[in-house]
Amino acid sequence: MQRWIIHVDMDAFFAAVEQRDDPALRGRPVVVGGVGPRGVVSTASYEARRFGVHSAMPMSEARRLCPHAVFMPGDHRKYTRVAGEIRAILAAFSPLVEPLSLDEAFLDASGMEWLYKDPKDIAAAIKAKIRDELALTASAGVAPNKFLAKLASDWGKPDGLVVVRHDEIAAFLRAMPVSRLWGAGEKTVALLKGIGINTIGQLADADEVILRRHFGQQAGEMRRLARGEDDRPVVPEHEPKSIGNEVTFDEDLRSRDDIGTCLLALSQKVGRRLRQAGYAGRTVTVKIRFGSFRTITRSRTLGEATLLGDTIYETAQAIMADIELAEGVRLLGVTLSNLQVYGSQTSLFATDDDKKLKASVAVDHLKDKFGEGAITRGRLMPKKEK
DNA sequence: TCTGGGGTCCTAGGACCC
DNA sequence: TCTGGGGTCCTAGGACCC
Repeated sequence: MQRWIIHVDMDAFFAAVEQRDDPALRGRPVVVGGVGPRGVVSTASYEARRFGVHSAMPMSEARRLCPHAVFMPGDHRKYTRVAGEIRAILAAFSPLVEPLSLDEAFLDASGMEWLYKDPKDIAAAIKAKIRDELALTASAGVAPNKFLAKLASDWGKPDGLVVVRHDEIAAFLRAMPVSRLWGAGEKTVALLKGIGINTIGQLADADEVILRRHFGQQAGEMRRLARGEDDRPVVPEHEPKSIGNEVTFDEDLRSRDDIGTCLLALSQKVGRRLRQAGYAGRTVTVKIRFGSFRTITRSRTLGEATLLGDTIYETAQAIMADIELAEGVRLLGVTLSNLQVYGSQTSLFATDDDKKLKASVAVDHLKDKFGEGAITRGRLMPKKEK
């Protein structure tokens, strides 16, 4: 059976939601991202992109390029809610929907000929429904596999609908820059350019031995993609492998006391997210980025899984105690991995931890009800000026 | 232009067991 | 005293994606 994959990708998602909800922003350049001194752009509206503003660019540069834009931190909760509404729309078209992020998803539309004579009609119907019900535009790509569908959705942006049929694959790929290849980032692209490979067509025709010499095992996979071959299935459900939080400070931290306070806040946040998601984890990883941007991770695996902020914090502090602080700390992160599903009926804890868990859950409920600020530790209260 | 925060996957070395 | 190979788990770093 012929496989048909649709990739749906929202246009300038965060900025588009803001413009939809505030008419004063429509037609104006809008930049959503970190508004602090070290922020970066997360989404730029198309009006802002015309000035060269794009995702991952430092906010300071965005301000320089487009000073009259509206800069805002954005509202992640709102975007998550809208993403849920988009998913509900997609789910009505196929049971096989794989979200890639808040604003894009793959959909397997194979074998739906009895409903739609052409897969292009399904993509058009999805776009229309998103426009009519949510007042947002999406771009869609339709192709025999994920890689091509993703390239296709990008090709028509914004508000595009591009179909790549079997006999069009080679022509579609040939002239594309190799940077469009899934998994080829800055380093890989530089390496490829170094051996004279600039387009996907050139990669498809490249010498096997030379490719293998530079990319080892990956060479085969790269080449298959370059030829438009990709048999990865659309997988609706993924178990998470890790849950973590990290934060970059406006100014580098220097005291171990401040670092400890921050680790406590991060640990509690991670614990709460674990409980919400129903997971416990065994490996605690602390990530530190120093002022020089040198970044290290140190991890410790516990004998049994935990979902308690206190346990995560104690472990993080023990890890921290072994780290030398020769320079200021720019970023701190705490991540739990080695996850396992935690059903509330399965008590994998000693009774003492069980009590702590009950207390944590009680606090969770209060926060659910009254907001995140309702209850917090004395240590985490904002410092009062004297 | 000084570089976010959420992740996934891969590699490579070492410990440890049989 | 010197030397095996396979398997698994853990740790650290890095590339990459949105």
